[in-house]
Amino acid sequence: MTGVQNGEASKAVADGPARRRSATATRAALRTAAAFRFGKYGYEGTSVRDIAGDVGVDAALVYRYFGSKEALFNDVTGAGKIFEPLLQEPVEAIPDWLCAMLLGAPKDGDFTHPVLSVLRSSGRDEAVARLRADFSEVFSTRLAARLGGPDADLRAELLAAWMLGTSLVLTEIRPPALRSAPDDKLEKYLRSVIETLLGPTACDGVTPQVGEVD
Amino acid sequence: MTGVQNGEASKAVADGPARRRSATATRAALRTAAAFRFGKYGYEGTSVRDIAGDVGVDAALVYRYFGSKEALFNDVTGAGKIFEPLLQEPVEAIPDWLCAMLLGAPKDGDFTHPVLSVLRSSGRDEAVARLRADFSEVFSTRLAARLGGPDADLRAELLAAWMLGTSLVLTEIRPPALRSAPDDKLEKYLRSVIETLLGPTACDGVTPQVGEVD
DNA sequence: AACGCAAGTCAACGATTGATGACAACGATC
DNA sequence: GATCGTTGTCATCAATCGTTGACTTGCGTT
Repeated sequence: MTGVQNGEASKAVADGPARRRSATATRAALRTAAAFRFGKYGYEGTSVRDIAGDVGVDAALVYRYFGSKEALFNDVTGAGKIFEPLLQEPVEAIPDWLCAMLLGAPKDGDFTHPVLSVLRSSGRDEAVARLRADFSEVFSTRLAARLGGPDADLRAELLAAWMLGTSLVLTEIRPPALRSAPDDKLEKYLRSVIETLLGPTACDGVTPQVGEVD
Repeated sequence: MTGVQNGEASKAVADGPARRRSATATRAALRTAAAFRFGKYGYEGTSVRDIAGDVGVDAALVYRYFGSKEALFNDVTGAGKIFEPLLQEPVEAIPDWLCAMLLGAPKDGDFTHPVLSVLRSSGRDEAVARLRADFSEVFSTRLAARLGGPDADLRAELLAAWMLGTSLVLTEIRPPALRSAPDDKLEKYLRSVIETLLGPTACDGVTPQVGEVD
């Protein structure tokens, strides 16, 4: 929108040059481009013309297909609960899943954390409210129920907060030590925190001790 | 900017009705209002007229006093390193300081986490770069040096990530269990994580065990 | 080949944005 | 009380925003 950020179309369009005259393909391409733009520049920082330009299409199509800029934003940020995949795992596998997700986080600058996408686009009260609702339902209720033990809801929320912060720092800040640390060493530290928050029952055996890594 | 958010002037102007004809007072009021707006709505979500309107002054004054909207933003987000206060504490007091800071986080919606203020205003590459630099200098370098032990830089960054995530969830998401938990119970959980990341040497005595709180 | 609908373009609208420079009101100094 | 620099206002600019409706182009059907 400011004219400085260009050449992102290659990232967003994601398919070959011959996609013309296909409504579903254009819709999908618009959604992809919108997710990328909204995530990177926020709601106010993204113009409808930017999104359409990424796809190589006129801005008016956004209104034909989605109705309004806000509807497109809600469509993109609301598609599928953000935190949902965590709950597909059996309880014992949650630490493994968390580690895999955090270690697998893209370390280049082109990725934007989906939670940050919403948080970044403030003023969008509906999206923030939905984020809050998602968070509470997934962590405070469902994950807590599966965790069990005392203060399960509190522990679940604290675990979520830790995960969110770690993920955010890994993908957005990318500080030197975290970026250069080998996966196995980093994983030991991650697991020690997970175990602390989840309680010993959720971990699968040994208790890694901070300070005796490597 | 959208015209929906009004009546925030009382929060930002912060001084009595008789402040006219004082350049320094007006400058300060503009800065306060700008910090509030930028924090809550992001850079693109805030207009110069919004800020000036909060102070009850014409938008042209922003340009007289700060030169441009971007200069005002940099002035506001760059004043004082965001993470600096942490380093003023002696090493042994860091857990106490962290707990106090997290427990003292405002739980109403009018506060915006300063880190989120910057993250929310993306596209402002200079501000994001400064955030990154601040983070690395404070945590990866200076805090790590004071922590000592193996992987001090890594542990410092992980601690910072945890702190950021917890602070963010406390102030922005405000999930039910975290909001209603009594301070002393919450503190026990916080300390157990801090101890895990900082190592036993940094904690002052007993080892609180998750699961036997209350 | 002609038709008709769907996909995409185009030009334009009113509003708002960041920014500028000329102008008016205030308050101290002489 | 006239002077003068400071403080604040006003009108306005060009650009860009979201959005709309009329238009053109392509493609499958008959």
